[in-house]
Amino acid sequence: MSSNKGISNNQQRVDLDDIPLSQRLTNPRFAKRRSVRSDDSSSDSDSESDSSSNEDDVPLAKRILPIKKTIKRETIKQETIKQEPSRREISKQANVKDESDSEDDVPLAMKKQLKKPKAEPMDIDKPSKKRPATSAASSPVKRDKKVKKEEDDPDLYKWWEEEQLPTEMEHDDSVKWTSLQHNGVLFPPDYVPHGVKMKYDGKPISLSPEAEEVASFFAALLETEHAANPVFQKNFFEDWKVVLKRDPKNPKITSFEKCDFRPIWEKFEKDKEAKKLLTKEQKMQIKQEREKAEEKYLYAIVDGRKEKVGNFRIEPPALFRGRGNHPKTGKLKTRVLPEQVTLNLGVDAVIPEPPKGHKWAAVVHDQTATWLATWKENVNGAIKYVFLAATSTWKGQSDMQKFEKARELKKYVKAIRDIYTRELKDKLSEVRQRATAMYLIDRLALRAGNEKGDDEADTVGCCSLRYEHIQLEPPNTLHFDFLGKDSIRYQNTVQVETQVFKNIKIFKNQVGEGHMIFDRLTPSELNKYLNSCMKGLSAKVFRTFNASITFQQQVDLLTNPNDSVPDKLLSYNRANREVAILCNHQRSASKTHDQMISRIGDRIRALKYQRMKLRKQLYALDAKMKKKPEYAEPESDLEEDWIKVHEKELVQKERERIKSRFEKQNEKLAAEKQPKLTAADLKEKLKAADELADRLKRESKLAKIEPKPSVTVEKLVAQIKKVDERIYATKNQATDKEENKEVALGTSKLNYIDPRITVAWCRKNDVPLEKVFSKTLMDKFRWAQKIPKDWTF
DNA sequence: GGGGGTACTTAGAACGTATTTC
DNA sequence: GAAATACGTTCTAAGTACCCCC
Repeated sequence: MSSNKGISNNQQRVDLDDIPLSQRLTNPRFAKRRSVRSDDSSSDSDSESDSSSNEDDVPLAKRILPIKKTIKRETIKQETIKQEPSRREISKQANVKDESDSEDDVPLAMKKQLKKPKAEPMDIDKPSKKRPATSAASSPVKRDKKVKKEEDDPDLYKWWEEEQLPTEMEHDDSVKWTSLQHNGVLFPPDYVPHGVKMKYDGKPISLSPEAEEVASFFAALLETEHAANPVFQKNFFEDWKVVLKRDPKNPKITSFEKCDFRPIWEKFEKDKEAKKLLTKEQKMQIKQEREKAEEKYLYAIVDGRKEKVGNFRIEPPALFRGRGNHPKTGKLKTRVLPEQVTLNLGVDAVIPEPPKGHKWAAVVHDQTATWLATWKENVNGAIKYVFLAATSTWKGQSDMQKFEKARELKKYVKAIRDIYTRELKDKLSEVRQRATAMYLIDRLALRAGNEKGDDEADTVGCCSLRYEHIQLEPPNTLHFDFLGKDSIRYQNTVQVETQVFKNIKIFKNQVGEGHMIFDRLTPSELNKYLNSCMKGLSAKVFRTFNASITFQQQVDLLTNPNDSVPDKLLSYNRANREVAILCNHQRSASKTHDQMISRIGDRIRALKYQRMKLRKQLYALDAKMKKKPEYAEPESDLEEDWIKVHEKELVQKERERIKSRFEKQNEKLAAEKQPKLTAADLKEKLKAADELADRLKRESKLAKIEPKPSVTVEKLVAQIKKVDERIYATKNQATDKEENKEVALGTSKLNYIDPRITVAWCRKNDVPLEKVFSKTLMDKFRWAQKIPKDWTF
């Protein structure tokens, strides 16, 4: 069996050493097991799993669900849905029709069920205040008063204040809406040729607008890593050549190497500069024009409620920027025409006008879907959707359900862990693989790991981990090294249960290099099993659950109720960081990071220098102050050499300030047509800097500094306090930055940490929510903001 | 059971704007 | 006041999960 170089040494040691002595003694068949390649079911595990075998006959659900049977969703589901065609049937039927017969493309069954609201043209300024019609949101409410109170958005539907909150709606065929009206999608503007000629073989060439557009896509990326990527270059060039063939001038371009896109790149740089130089008014005007064009697409009316639309813009043509080693990176993503776009609208909704001379691909009325528009992208054949924004009722409810599902797991997780721990030793290899994978998903928050095609980047998750992605180090250490989602490297060394270590070793030996470790497990099977443990449970729920529970524990542990707000924020960010590390949310460290940290260090020292000077003044006014501990302490890291350099810099800066003020004065005088100041004047002014240098030199030798007459002890104490605070804040900032160097906190905050933990924490600790949630997050998590301060995940 | 399709969430990169620093 | 940097938002790629069909 082939084995990885790095592993081979370990491997030999593993063979004997990694097995606990007790097992080696009681397990005469251990050696035999390794020689069994495809079926190790007769291994030692049967003797080891004795304890579990008694329970094997008991259905799993019964074994682990003493607490609560999963949701009574069935009873909540609308009765009417039962007779309905499935989502797929609905869309299928609807899709074959073209927009011209919008009435007829609704399946008969659906038409009957729909209470037809009267057709009204889409007017986002007058959303009706009709109550929602779906069961999920149709409980009686007394919200009128509250709505009036709401100052920011009177149309905001506070679904979370309903008596009956929605339960599950994900991946079911339930009707999501009764009426749906929107204004379609916004297409990118037509291409306007710039006429700048790129060069081929050193000579300027003319291109058709279409060819120029594609060349410009590449030119725009000239200074990025994409343009340097050979795969990107190749894919771009191939697709561009196809476009060039259609060019009536038929330019002979056969070699990528001979192409010089720089003239176009330079043109874009110039445009950027010019854009920066626009006046405030010009910029404002552009903004207003853009907003006007977008206006009508911003909102949809769902069951009479105004809801914000998310990505109503059709993606403009571009070069596909695949992440990592994507085989299709650089390919041309072509312009999307209305003829490719299908709209989802209510039966009685007014169909938005397609752009002049065009038709929509279709108009459907799929009430089981939440998308407003869809089209297929040409590079990967991926389906793109227009959905409502994150602040919408649908997204908010779905978000809350996600966290509620994760909280539900809290009740089951002990039992699930007990079972998979037991099943690590199951006699069936499939079961052991499943248990081992569950262990990794639970403990390391790995993703499920669906299989991927050859036309995608080679990235993996738990179920698709291959031989080479885990190295074993006896007795129980695993070294993970693989590319996960977005080709982000997952590198982690963990000590695991001995049985997990043993299992991985066996699975690896069975498959060999290049093959999947869990060769008898797919995410689909795993999820099916998880669903039998707890309704709605899937691999990804573990990630949410572990992220949120980690955050809750960490933030509780790290927060000191007596701390200042900045300290509490530091604790908050630390807890956030723990989660980001768990989920492997990375960002590339900025190139200037080290520089930045050393600059913060300088800033701290400069503040300490300032504090030292203030203290010396304090001593001059009140000698007793020197005895007070808070003023007596010398600045610990202000070294003589540093002070000398710093003072030199201070003098230099003073000099520059004087010079620049002098120049400005002269400019002003020139403008007023008055005689300018002379070099002698400048020399005179610069004397102030020399005086400063002298003073600093003198003071450096003194233990006390005589302050200005107006200065009092109180004033100095207040100043010192201020400097102290600034030093403290700057130090915190430095710590935070250093610890945050390669960790991205945003993703976990946005997707994994239950916002209610944050809200409760802020309440409990008197920290304004705005300090931890940006405006977008505030809006997205409105639903979470009414919970009490003692709420826990 | 495996491949393809659909609908939705999650993710880092890129971009735009605000704030800080010089 | 300009340049540098930080921060927030937008964009769209890349996942998960489930369904259907053969």
